Amino acid sequence: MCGAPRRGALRRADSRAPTPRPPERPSAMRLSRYFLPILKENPKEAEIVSHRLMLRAGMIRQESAGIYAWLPLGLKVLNKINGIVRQEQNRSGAVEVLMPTIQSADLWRESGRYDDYGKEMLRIKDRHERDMLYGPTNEEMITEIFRAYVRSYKDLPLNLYHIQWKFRDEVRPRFGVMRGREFLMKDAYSFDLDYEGARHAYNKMFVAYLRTFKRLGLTAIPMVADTGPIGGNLSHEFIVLAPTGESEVFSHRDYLSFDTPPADIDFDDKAAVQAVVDKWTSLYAATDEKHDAAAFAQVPAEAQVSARGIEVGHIFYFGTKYSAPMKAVVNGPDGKEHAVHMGSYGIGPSRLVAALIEANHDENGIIWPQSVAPFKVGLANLKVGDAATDAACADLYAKLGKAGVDVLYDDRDERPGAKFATLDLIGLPWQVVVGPKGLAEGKVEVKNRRTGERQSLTPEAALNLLTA
RNA sequence: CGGGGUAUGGCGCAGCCUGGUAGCGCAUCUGCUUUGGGAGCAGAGGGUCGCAGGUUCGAAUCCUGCUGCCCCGACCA
Repeated sequence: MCGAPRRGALRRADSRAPTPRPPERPSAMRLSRYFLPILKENPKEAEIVSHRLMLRAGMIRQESAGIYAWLPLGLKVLNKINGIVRQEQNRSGAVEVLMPTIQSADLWRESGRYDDYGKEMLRIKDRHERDMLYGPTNEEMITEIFRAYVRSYKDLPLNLYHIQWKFRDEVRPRFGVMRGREFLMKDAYSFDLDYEGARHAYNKMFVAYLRTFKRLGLTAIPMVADTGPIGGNLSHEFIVLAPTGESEVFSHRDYLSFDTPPADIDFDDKAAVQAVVDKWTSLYAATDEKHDAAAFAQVPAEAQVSARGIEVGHIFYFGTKYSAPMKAVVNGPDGKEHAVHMGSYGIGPSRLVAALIEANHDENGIIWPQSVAPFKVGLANLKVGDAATDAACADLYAKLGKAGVDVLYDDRDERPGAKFATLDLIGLPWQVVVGPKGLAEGKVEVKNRRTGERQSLTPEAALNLLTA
């Protein structure tokens, strides 16, 4: 499967360019001390580009069908995504919790889903022969937590979210982490006294999602989604367009250039939040399941986008589906008990890693958006052992680290070609190339991975550019 | 869950049809040379050929069963 690391990747290398690691920035790293098992050849099992590149860049290792270990580079990206998701959830007023992966079957019997959920649910027994399960989702558990404590409408609205591993025993997992069996999910659950409140809770998540995906460097379009037996129109899938996307989608082109709601939007201002939602649902956008060819035909031909897309988020309102059977009720101002109105809101960070690659790559490898890049800068020493390049790299490495820039220093004793190929593959936004030729003129080369633009700069100018 | 593939050293593959000492490229290790787009030469190590039965003097190769993984479809964040 996964190959041996490239020369020196595993080794605690002899430090030919001895630099104390900047203690204040643990994200600064020397490649000789890192664990980055790059593959030169394409693993045969990987069909789509994100899967291929994640394996080749040493981000993940398959342990079973649809089950992956996250290696250092992949984990860094995953954590950066989580960080942005978390910030935007918090900004919207949601509160983080963490629920277990293993749940008791009893909870699911209360909601009736223990029997309804098919073989996708991984069912297990503990040593006392009690029925347990590895959670495919957490509506029951969050409802149980809510009902244990909340009694009054005065404690509403409430939105609790968590970021946790889930397991769905898919018949055919595929496409790497895009459709794994085990996957990381951010799930938020909102509780409100009535539909009006739930509607605002939904809108808040809608806005938070627009901001989240934009910050991740993606353009996600909210599309009308199937609401199932609940009905209504309160369900949207957030879709990223990509040629390798799994579903066929139809959309108005203008969505691709809409403004993202600002960071300082007041989430308590119902009208303002509603206005954003109204705007982002004003034009046609639907997946093939909900596609209405007649309505799509009304869209001007030049504005019609018919493409493939990846679902990276899904929000929906489901009313009292769980609160009623599980008796999650609060006293309202009328003195009566009301089953709370709920919604749930998912984002798949592990899938997002793949989606980001699908949307950001070229023939040489990944091109990370800066917000999620595992490192901002790759520093390549083209002639390890040469006093001048070693010294120049050590100096740049220390200063970048001190300035708080995530930097990966390729200090391996490798040929230049191998270093260029590695840096292009792992897709760091900036490459700083330090070699004898440039140094003879007092210059280093700074390459932008996305544009390919190269500048020959003094080390000081390069530092200014990268720490700006 | 239906259909189709595949399994040989860390990775990618050949060998199987027609049974007879397990091979190639990359990677790894040692030495020398080399150093601005995945280096060259010389040497070295590493494989119960997915597992279990069977046929045979002899099985990676033929037969039977099982398992893992991949692909297409149906299903799904």
